[in-house]
Amino acid sequence: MARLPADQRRAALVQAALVVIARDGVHGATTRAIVAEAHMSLASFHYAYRSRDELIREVISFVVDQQEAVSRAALVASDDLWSTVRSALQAYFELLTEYPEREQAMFELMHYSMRSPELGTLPAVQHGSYLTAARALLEVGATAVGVAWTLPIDDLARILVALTDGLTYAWLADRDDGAAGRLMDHIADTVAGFAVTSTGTAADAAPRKEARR
Amino acid sequence: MARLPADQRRAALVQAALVVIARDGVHGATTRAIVAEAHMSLASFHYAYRSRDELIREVISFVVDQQEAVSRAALVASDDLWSTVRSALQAYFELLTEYPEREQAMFELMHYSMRSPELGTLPAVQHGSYLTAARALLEVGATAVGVAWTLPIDDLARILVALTDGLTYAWLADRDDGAAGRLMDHIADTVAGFAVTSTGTAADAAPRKEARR
DNA sequence: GTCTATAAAGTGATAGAC
DNA sequence: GTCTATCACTTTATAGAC
Repeated sequence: MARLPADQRRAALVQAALVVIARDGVHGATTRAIVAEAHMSLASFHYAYRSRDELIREVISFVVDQQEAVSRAALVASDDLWSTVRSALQAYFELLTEYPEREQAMFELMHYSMRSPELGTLPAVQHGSYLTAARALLEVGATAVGVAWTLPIDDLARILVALTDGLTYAWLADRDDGAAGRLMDHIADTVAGFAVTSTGTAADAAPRKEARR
Repeated sequence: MARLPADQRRAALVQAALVVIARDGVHGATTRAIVAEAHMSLASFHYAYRSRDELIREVISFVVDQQEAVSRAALVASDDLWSTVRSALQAYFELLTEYPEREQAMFELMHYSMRSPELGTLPAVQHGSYLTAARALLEVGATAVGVAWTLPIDDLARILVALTDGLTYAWLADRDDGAAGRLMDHIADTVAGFAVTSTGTAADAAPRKEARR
Protein backbone atom coordinates (compact mmCIF):
# COMPACT_ATOMS: atom_id res chain seq x y z
CA MET A 1 0.00 0.00 0.00
CA ALA A 2 1.20 3.43 -0.85
CA ARG A 3 2.33 5.71 1.90
CA LEU A 4 -0.36 8.08 2.90
CA PRO A 5 -0.39 11.02 5.27
CA ALA A 6 -2.24 10.13 8.41
CA ASP A 7 -5.24 12.40 7.94
CA GLN A 8 -5.78 11.19 4.39
CA ARG A 9 -5.73 7.60 5.57
CA ARG A 10 -8.17 8.47 8.32
CA ALA A 11 -10.53 10.05 5.80
CA ALA A 12 -10.34 6.97 3.59
CA LEU A 13 -11.21 4.78 6.55
CA VAL A 14 -14.20 6.94 7.42
CA GLN A 15 -15.51 6.61 3.87
CA ALA A 16 -14.94 2.87 3.85
CA ALA A 17 -16.70 2.57 7.19
CA LEU A 18 -19.73 4.38 5.79
CA VAL A 19 -19.92 1.94 2.89
CA VAL A 20 -19.63 -1.06 5.18
CA ILE A 21 -22.16 0.27 7.68
CA ALA A 22 -24.67 0.93 4.91
CA ARG A 23 -24.14 -2.56 3.54
CA ASP A 24 -23.80 -4.64 6.71
CA GLY A 25 -25.03 -2.41 9.51
CA VAL A 26 -23.09 -1.00 12.42
CA HIS A 27 -22.82 -4.50 13.82
CA GLY A 28 -21.10 -5.77 10.70
CA ALA A 29 -18.67 -2.90 10.52
CA THR A 30 -15.73 -4.75 12.02
CA THR A 31 -12.23 -3.42 11.65
CA ARG A 32 -11.50 -6.27 9.24
CA ALA A 33 -14.48 -5.47 7.02
CA ILE A 34 -13.55 -1.80 6.99
CA VAL A 35 -9.91 -2.29 6.06
CA ALA A 36 -10.92 -4.77 3.36
CA GLU A 37 -13.23 -2.12 1.90
CA ALA A 38 -10.41 0.42 2.07
CA HIS A 39 -7.85 -2.05 0.66
CA MET A 40 -5.63 -1.70 3.69
CA SER A 41 -4.02 -4.06 6.13
CA LEU A 42 -5.36 -4.45 9.62
CA ALA A 43 -2.25 -2.89 11.09
CA SER A 44 -2.71 0.25 9.02
CA PHE A 45 -6.03 0.75 10.72
CA HIS A 46 -4.46 0.84 14.15
CA TYR A 47 -1.74 3.08 12.89
CA ALA A 48 -4.37 5.66 11.95
CA TYR A 49 -6.83 5.05 14.79
CA ARG A 50 -6.29 4.03 18.35
CA SER A 51 -9.45 1.92 18.41
CA ARG A 52 -12.56 0.99 16.48
CA ASP A 53 -14.64 3.23 18.72
CA GLU A 54 -12.49 6.20 17.85
CA LEU A 55 -13.27 5.61 14.17
CA ILE A 56 -16.99 5.18 14.75
CA ARG A 57 -16.97 8.42 16.70
CA GLU A 58 -15.43 10.21 13.75
CA VAL A 59 -17.90 8.57 11.37
CA ILE A 60 -20.78 9.97 13.36
CA SER A 61 -19.27 13.43 13.52
CA PHE A 62 -18.77 13.26 9.78
CA VAL A 63 -22.36 12.35 8.94
CA VAL A 64 -23.69 15.05 11.26
CA ASP A 65 -21.60 17.69 9.53
CA GLN A 66 -22.39 16.34 6.08
CA GLN A 67 -26.11 16.15 6.84
CA GLU A 68 -26.13 19.84 7.61
CA ALA A 69 -24.32 20.73 4.40
CA VAL A 70 -26.51 18.54 2.20
CA SER A 71 -29.83 19.84 3.45
CA ARG A 72 -28.58 23.38 3.09
CA ALA A 73 -27.91 22.78 -0.59
CA ALA A 74 -31.29 21.17 -1.22
CA LEU A 75 -33.25 24.37 -0.69
CA VAL A 76 -34.82 25.56 -3.90
CA ALA A 77 -37.92 27.70 -3.46
CA SER A 78 -40.79 27.08 -5.86
CA ASP A 79 -43.50 29.59 -6.72
CA ASP A 80 -45.71 28.72 -3.75
CA LEU A 81 -45.12 27.45 -0.26
CA TRP A 82 -46.91 24.14 -0.62
CA SER A 83 -44.93 23.21 -3.70
CA THR A 84 -41.68 24.27 -2.08
CA VAL A 85 -42.21 21.96 0.86
CA ARG A 86 -43.64 19.17 -1.23
CA SER A 87 -40.79 19.13 -3.73
CA ALA A 88 -38.18 19.26 -0.98
CA LEU A 89 -39.85 16.23 0.56
CA GLN A 90 -39.97 14.50 -2.80
CA ALA A 91 -36.27 15.08 -3.32
CA TYR A 92 -35.53 13.59 0.07
CA PHE A 93 -37.82 10.67 -0.59
CA GLU A 94 -36.15 9.84 -3.86
CA LEU A 95 -32.82 9.83 -2.07
CA LEU A 96 -34.32 7.51 0.50
CA THR A 97 -35.69 5.05 -2.04
CA GLU A 98 -32.45 5.05 -3.98
CA TYR A 99 -30.21 4.49 -0.97
CA PRO A 100 -32.36 3.03 1.79
CA GLU A 101 -29.34 1.48 3.48
CA ARG A 102 -27.83 4.90 3.92
CA GLU A 103 -30.79 6.29 5.82
CA GLN A 104 -31.01 3.16 7.86
CA ALA A 105 -27.33 3.54 8.67
CA MET A 106 -28.06 7.01 10.06
CA PHE A 107 -30.62 5.54 12.42
CA GLU A 108 -28.30 2.77 13.49
CA LEU A 109 -25.43 5.15 14.12
CA MET A 110 -27.73 7.24 16.28
CA HIS A 111 -28.78 4.25 18.33
CA TYR A 112 -25.17 3.22 18.65
CA SER A 113 -24.28 6.65 20.02
CA MET A 114 -27.10 6.45 22.53
CA ARG A 115 -25.64 3.26 23.94
CA SER A 116 -22.15 4.62 24.29
CA PRO A 117 -21.63 6.77 27.41
CA GLU A 118 -18.81 8.48 25.60
CA LEU A 119 -20.84 9.31 22.49
CA GLY A 120 -24.06 9.97 24.36
CA THR A 121 -24.10 13.65 23.49
CA LEU A 122 -24.03 13.13 19.72
CA PRO A 123 -27.69 12.15 19.20
CA ALA A 124 -28.79 15.51 20.57
CA VAL A 125 -26.33 17.22 18.24
CA GLN A 126 -27.48 15.16 15.27
CA HIS A 127 -31.13 15.83 16.00
CA GLY A 128 -30.33 19.48 16.54
CA SER A 129 -28.83 19.63 13.07
CA TYR A 130 -32.03 18.18 11.63
CA LEU A 131 -34.02 20.88 13.41
CA THR A 132 -31.66 23.54 12.11
CA ALA A 133 -32.04 22.24 8.58
CA ALA A 134 -35.82 22.20 8.88
CA ARG A 135 -35.84 25.74 10.22
CA ALA A 136 -33.68 26.86 7.32
CA LEU A 137 -36.08 25.28 4.84
CA LEU A 138 -39.02 26.98 6.52
CA GLU A 139 -37.30 30.35 6.54
CA VAL A 140 -36.30 30.18 2.90
CA GLY A 141 -39.76 29.05 1.89
CA ALA A 142 -41.50 31.72 3.92
CA THR A 143 -39.45 34.65 2.68
CA ALA A 144 -39.54 33.45 -0.92
CA VAL A 145 -43.33 33.34 -0.94
CA GLY A 146 -43.91 36.13 1.52
CA VAL A 147 -45.68 34.45 4.38
CA ALA A 148 -45.28 34.33 8.15
CA TRP A 149 -45.81 31.48 10.60
CA THR A 150 -48.62 31.31 13.10
CA LEU A 151 -46.54 29.43 15.65
CA PRO A 152 -42.92 29.60 16.80
CA ILE A 153 -40.70 28.40 14.00
CA ASP A 154 -38.87 26.04 16.35
CA ASP A 155 -42.12 24.25 17.10
CA LEU A 156 -42.98 24.01 13.42
CA ALA A 157 -39.50 22.73 12.63
CA ARG A 158 -39.94 20.02 15.22
CA ILE A 159 -43.26 19.00 13.69
CA LEU A 160 -41.64 18.84 10.28
CA VAL A 161 -38.72 16.74 11.52
CA ALA A 162 -41.01 14.38 13.41
CA LEU A 163 -43.14 13.84 10.33
CA THR A 164 -40.10 13.28 8.15
CA ASP A 165 -38.57 10.82 10.59
CA GLY A 166 -41.89 9.01 10.76
CA LEU A 167 -42.12 8.99 6.99
CA THR A 168 -38.66 7.48 6.72
CA TYR A 169 -39.31 4.91 9.37
CA ALA A 170 -42.63 3.82 7.89
CA TRP A 171 -41.24 3.48 4.40
CA LEU A 172 -38.21 1.54 5.58
CA ALA A 173 -40.59 -0.84 7.32
CA ASP A 174 -43.21 -1.47 4.65
CA ARG A 175 -41.86 0.15 1.44
CA ASP A 176 -45.31 1.51 0.58
CA ASP A 177 -44.61 4.24 -1.99
CA GLY A 178 -48.24 5.27 -2.36
CA ALA A 179 -48.79 5.73 1.35
CA ALA A 180 -45.55 7.67 1.55
CA GLY A 181 -46.77 10.00 -1.17
CA ARG A 182 -50.03 10.68 0.65
CA LEU A 183 -48.09 11.27 3.85
CA MET A 184 -45.87 13.80 2.09
CA ASP A 185 -48.99 15.55 0.81
CA HIS A 186 -50.20 15.80 4.36
CA ILE A 187 -46.88 17.18 5.56
CA ALA A 188 -47.05 19.93 2.97
CA ASP A 189 -50.64 20.60 4.03
CA THR A 190 -49.55 20.88 7.64
CA VAL A 191 -46.75 23.31 6.95
CA ALA A 192 -48.83 25.42 4.57
CA GLY A 193 -51.63 25.43 7.13
CA PHE A 194 -49.43 27.34 9.56
CA ALA A 195 -48.71 30.11 7.07
CA VAL A 196 -50.42 33.48 6.81
CA THR A 197 -49.74 36.03 4.10
CA SER A 198 -47.70 38.86 5.54
CA THR A 199 -50.31 41.45 4.55
CA GLY A 200 -53.61 39.60 4.83
CA THR A 201 -54.71 37.28 7.57
CA ALA A 202 -55.91 34.11 5.88
CA ALA A 203 -53.61 31.34 4.80
CA ASP A 204 -54.26 31.11 1.08
CA ALA A 205 -50.61 30.61 0.33
CA ALA A 206 -51.40 26.93 0.07
CA PRO A 207 -53.08 25.97 -3.17
CA ARG A 208 -53.89 22.44 -2.16
CA LYS A 209 -54.68 22.39 1.54
CA GLU A 210 -56.80 19.52 2.76
CA ALA A 211 -59.19 19.60 -0.17
CA ARG A 212 -59.81 16.83 -2.64
CA ARG A 213 -60.22 14.23 0.06
CA MET B 1 -31.30 -25.34 38.01
CA ALA B 2 -34.74 -26.77 38.38
CA ARG B 3 -36.20 -28.84 35.61
CA LEU B 4 -38.47 -26.78 33.50
CA PRO B 5 -40.75 -27.67 30.65
CA ALA B 6 -39.31 -26.50 27.40
CA ASP B 7 -41.85 -23.82 26.60
CA GLN B 8 -41.54 -22.32 30.06
CA ARG B 9 -37.78 -22.16 29.69
CA ARG B 10 -38.17 -20.56 26.31
CA ALA B 11 -40.47 -17.92 27.75
CA ALA B 12 -37.98 -17.17 30.53
CA LEU B 13 -35.24 -16.72 27.97
CA VAL B 14 -37.36 -14.33 25.93
CA GLN B 15 -37.97 -12.22 29.03
CA ALA B 16 -34.29 -12.26 29.95
CA ALA B 17 -33.37 -11.29 26.40
CA LEU B 18 -35.70 -8.32 26.59
CA VAL B 19 -34.04 -7.13 29.79
CA VAL B 20 -30.57 -7.51 28.31
CA ILE B 21 -31.50 -5.83 25.03
CA ALA B 22 -33.01 -2.88 26.87
CA ARG B 23 -29.90 -2.57 29.03
CA ASP B 24 -27.11 -3.33 26.56
CA GLY B 25 -28.71 -3.10 23.14
CA VAL B 26 -29.20 -5.84 20.58
CA HIS B 27 -25.45 -5.91 20.06
CA GLY B 28 -24.84 -6.69 23.71
CA ALA B 29 -27.45 -9.41 23.88
CA THR B 30 -25.05 -12.33 23.59
CA THR B 31 -26.14 -15.80 24.53
CA ARG B 32 -23.94 -15.64 27.60
CA ALA B 33 -25.42 -12.33 28.77
CA ILE B 34 -28.93 -13.67 28.27
CA VAL B 35 -28.41 -16.91 30.19
CA ALA B 36 -26.70 -14.98 32.99
CA GLU B 37 -29.79 -12.76 33.24
CA ALA B 38 -32.00 -15.86 33.29
CA HIS B 39 -29.73 -17.67 35.78
CA MET B 40 -29.20 -20.55 33.42
CA SER B 41 -26.24 -22.35 32.01
CA LEU B 42 -25.14 -21.82 28.45
CA ALA B 43 -26.06 -25.38 27.54
CA SER B 44 -29.63 -24.86 28.71
CA PHE B 45 -29.95 -22.13 26.17
CA HIS B 46 -29.11 -24.44 23.31
CA TYR B 47 -31.37 -27.06 24.72
CA ALA B 48 -34.31 -24.66 24.41
CA TYR B 49 -33.24 -22.88 21.22
CA ARG B 50 -31.40 -24.09 18.21
CA SER B 51 -29.57 -20.79 17.77
CA ARG B 52 -29.34 -17.23 18.99
CA ASP B 53 -31.16 -16.02 15.89
CA GLU B 54 -34.08 -18.28 16.65
CA LEU B 55 -34.42 -16.62 20.05
CA ILE B 56 -34.16 -13.11 18.65
CA ARG B 57 -36.84 -14.00 16.16
CA GLU B 58 -39.13 -15.07 18.95
CA VAL B 59 -38.32 -11.94 20.94
CA ILE B 60 -39.44 -9.81 18.01
CA SER B 61 -42.63 -11.78 17.55
CA PHE B 62 -43.30 -11.38 21.25
CA VAL B 63 -42.92 -7.62 21.30
CA VAL B 64 -45.11 -7.26 18.23
CA ASP B 65 -47.88 -9.25 19.86
CA GLN B 66 -47.46 -7.50 23.18
CA GLN B 67 -47.45 -4.09 21.55
CA GLU B 68 -50.81 -4.81 20.01
CA ALA B 69 -52.29 -5.96 23.31
CA VAL B 70 -50.94 -3.00 25.26
CA SER B 71 -52.23 -0.34 22.92
CA ARG B 72 -55.60 -2.03 22.82
CA ALA B 73 -55.86 -1.78 26.59
CA ALA B 74 -54.85 1.87 26.64
CA LEU B 75 -58.00 3.03 24.91
CA VAL B 76 -60.10 5.08 27.26
CA ALA B 77 -62.38 7.53 25.53
CA SER B 78 -62.68 10.93 27.16
CA ASP B 79 -65.58 13.35 26.70
CA ASP B 80 -64.17 14.89 23.55
CA LEU B 81 -62.00 13.72 20.71
CA TRP B 82 -59.07 16.05 21.31
CA SER B 83 -58.76 14.98 24.93
CA THR B 84 -59.06 11.32 24.00
CA VAL B 85 -56.14 11.54 21.61
CA ARG B 86 -54.12 13.83 23.83
CA SER B 87 -54.43 11.66 26.91
CA ALA B 88 -53.59 8.50 24.98
CA LEU B 89 -50.45 10.25 23.77
CA GLN B 90 -49.66 11.38 27.28
CA ALA B 91 -49.98 7.85 28.58
CA TYR B 92 -47.60 6.62 25.92
CA PHE B 93 -45.19 9.45 26.60
CA GLU B 94 -45.05 8.69 30.30
CA LEU B 95 -44.25 5.09 29.46
CA LEU B 96 -41.51 6.33 27.18
CA THR B 97 -39.92 8.62 29.76
CA GLU B 98 -40.07 5.93 32.41
CA TYR B 99 -38.55 3.18 30.27
CA PRO B 100 -36.66 4.89 27.44
CA GLU B 101 -34.43 1.85 26.95
CA ARG B 102 -37.46 -0.25 26.16
CA GLU B 103 -38.62 1.98 23.33
CA GLN B 104 -35.09 2.22 22.04
CA ALA B 105 -34.91 -1.56 22.12
CA MET B 106 -37.98 -1.70 19.86
CA PHE B 107 -36.25 0.47 17.31
CA GLU B 108 -33.07 -1.57 17.50
CA LEU B 109 -34.92 -4.84 17.09
CA MET B 110 -36.61 -3.44 14.04
CA HIS B 111 -33.32 -2.39 12.50
CA TYR B 112 -31.87 -5.77 13.33
CA SER B 113 -34.73 -7.47 11.52
CA MET B 114 -34.21 -5.30 8.48
CA ARG B 115 -30.63 -6.52 8.21
CA SER B 116 -31.52 -10.18 8.50
CA PRO B 117 -32.77 -11.74 5.26
CA GLU B 118 -34.61 -14.31 7.33
CA LEU B 119 -36.34 -11.76 9.56
CA GLY B 120 -36.82 -9.22 6.81
CA THR B 121 -40.57 -9.57 6.82
CA LEU B 122 -41.04 -8.69 10.49
CA PRO B 123 -40.57 -4.92 10.25
CA ALA B 124 -43.57 -4.71 7.95
CA VAL B 125 -45.56 -6.81 10.38
CA GLN B 126 -44.45 -4.72 13.33
CA HIS B 127 -45.27 -1.49 11.56
CA GLY B 128 -48.57 -2.96 10.47
CA SER B 129 -49.44 -3.63 14.08
CA TYR B 130 -48.73 -0.02 14.93
CA LEU B 131 -51.07 1.05 12.16
CA THR B 132 -53.72 -1.33 13.41
CA ALA B 133 -53.41 0.01 16.91
CA ALA B 134 -53.67 3.59 15.66
CA ARG B 135 -56.74 2.74 13.62
CA ALA B 136 -58.36 1.14 16.66
CA LEU B 137 -57.70 4.24 18.71
CA LEU B 138 -59.19 6.42 16.00
CA GLU B 139 -62.28 4.23 15.68
CA VAL B 140 -62.93 4.11 19.40
CA GLY B 141 -62.43 7.85 19.70
CA ALA B 142 -64.68 8.62 16.77
CA THR B 143 -67.61 6.46 17.80
CA ALA B 144 -67.37 7.56 21.43
CA VAL B 145 -67.65 11.22 20.51
CA GLY B 146 -69.78 10.78 17.41
CA VAL B 147 -67.60 12.08 14.64
CA ALA B 148 -66.50 10.87 11.22
CA TRP B 149 -63.19 11.29 9.43
CA THR B 150 -62.67 13.45 6.39
CA LEU B 151 -60.00 11.20 4.93
CA PRO B 152 -59.49 7.43 4.73
CA ILE B 153 -58.81 6.13 8.22
CA ASP B 154 -55.76 4.23 7.00
CA ASP B 155 -54.17 7.46 5.85
CA LEU B 156 -54.99 9.15 9.14
CA ALA B 157 -53.60 6.18 11.06
CA ARG B 158 -50.37 6.46 9.12
CA ILE B 159 -50.11 10.14 9.93
CA LEU B 160 -50.68 9.39 13.59
CA VAL B 161 -48.05 6.66 13.64
CA ALA B 162 -45.52 8.80 11.80
CA LEU B 163 -45.99 11.62 14.27
CA THR B 164 -45.71 9.28 17.23
CA ASP B 165 -42.55 7.66 15.87
CA GLY B 166 -41.12 11.10 15.26
CA LEU B 167 -42.08 12.15 18.76
CA THR B 168 -40.34 9.14 20.22
CA TYR B 169 -37.26 9.59 18.14
CA ALA B 170 -36.92 13.28 18.94
CA TRP B 171 -37.34 12.76 22.64
CA LEU B 172 -34.86 9.90 22.73
CA ALA B 173 -32.36 12.17 21.02
CA ASP B 174 -32.71 15.39 23.00
CA ARG B 175 -34.95 14.57 26.01
CA ASP B 176 -36.84 17.84 25.64
CA ASP B 177 -40.05 17.31 27.62
CA GLY B 178 -41.51 20.71 26.84
CA ALA B 179 -41.05 20.36 23.11
CA ALA B 180 -42.54 16.87 23.29
CA GLY B 181 -45.62 18.27 25.03
CA ARG B 182 -46.12 20.90 22.35
CA LEU B 183 -45.67 18.24 19.69
CA MET B 184 -48.33 16.08 21.34
CA ASP B 185 -50.66 19.10 21.37
CA HIS B 186 -50.11 19.41 17.66
CA ILE B 187 -50.80 15.72 17.07
CA ALA B 188 -54.13 16.03 18.86
CA ASP B 189 -54.86 19.14 16.79
CA THR B 190 -54.11 17.25 13.61
CA VAL B 191 -56.35 14.32 14.43
CA ALA B 192 -59.19 16.51 15.65
CA GLY B 193 -58.83 18.61 12.54
CA PHE B 194 -59.82 15.66 10.40
CA ALA B 195 -63.06 15.08 12.30
CA VAL B 196 -66.54 16.24 11.36
CA THR B 197 -69.59 15.80 13.53
CA SER B 198 -71.73 13.07 12.07
CA THR B 199 -74.73 15.38 11.76
CA GLY B 200 -73.25 18.78 11.04
CA THR B 201 -70.40 19.59 8.69
CA ALA B 202 -67.92 21.65 10.70
CA ALA B 203 -65.32 20.11 12.93
CA ASP B 204 -66.09 21.61 16.30
CA ALA B 205 -65.43 18.35 18.05
CA ALA B 206 -62.04 19.75 18.89
CA PRO B 207 -62.11 22.26 21.72
CA ARG B 208 -58.53 23.35 21.34
CA LYS B 209 -57.61 23.28 17.66
CA GLU B 210 -54.77 25.52 16.60
CA ALA B 211 -55.83 28.46 18.71
CA ARG B 212 -53.85 30.07 21.49
CA ARG B 213 -50.73 30.26 19.38
C1' DG C 1 4.98 3.61 7.46
C1' DT C 2 3.59 -0.78 6.15
C1' DC C 3 3.47 -5.38 6.47
C1' DT C 4 2.88 -10.59 8.58
C1' DA C 5 2.17 -13.06 12.56
C1' DT C 6 0.14 -13.56 16.81
C1' DA C 7 -1.64 -12.55 21.28
C1' DA C 8 -5.76 -12.15 24.31
C1' DA C 9 -10.43 -12.19 24.84
C1' DG C 10 -15.04 -13.03 23.36
C1' DT C 11 -18.47 -15.49 20.44
C1' DG C 12 -22.05 -19.39 19.14
C1' DA C 13 -22.47 -24.01 19.48
C1' DT C 14 -21.57 -28.99 21.00
C1' DA C 15 -19.84 -33.37 23.56
C1' DG C 16 -20.34 -36.11 27.08
C1' DA C 17 -20.67 -36.97 32.15
C1' DC C 18 -24.31 -37.24 35.43
C1' DG D 1 -32.75 -32.24 31.42
C1' DT D 2 -28.90 -30.03 33.24
C1' DC D 3 -24.37 -29.37 33.90
C1' DT D 4 -18.94 -28.53 32.97
C1' DA D 5 -15.55 -28.44 29.69
C1' DT D 6 -14.20 -27.46 25.29
C1' DC D 7 -14.16 -26.73 20.17
C1' DA D 8 -13.86 -23.76 16.29
C1' DC D 9 -14.09 -19.35 15.05
C1' DT D 10 -14.05 -14.19 15.11
C1' DT D 11 -12.99 -10.11 17.26
C1' DT D 12 -9.77 -5.99 18.60
C1' DA D 13 -5.33 -4.86 19.26
C1' DT D 14 -0.17 -5.27 19.29
C1' DA D 15 4.87 -6.98 18.34
C1' DG D 16 8.39 -6.96 15.54
C1' DA D 17 10.52 -7.67 10.87
C1' DC D 18 11.41 -4.88 6.92
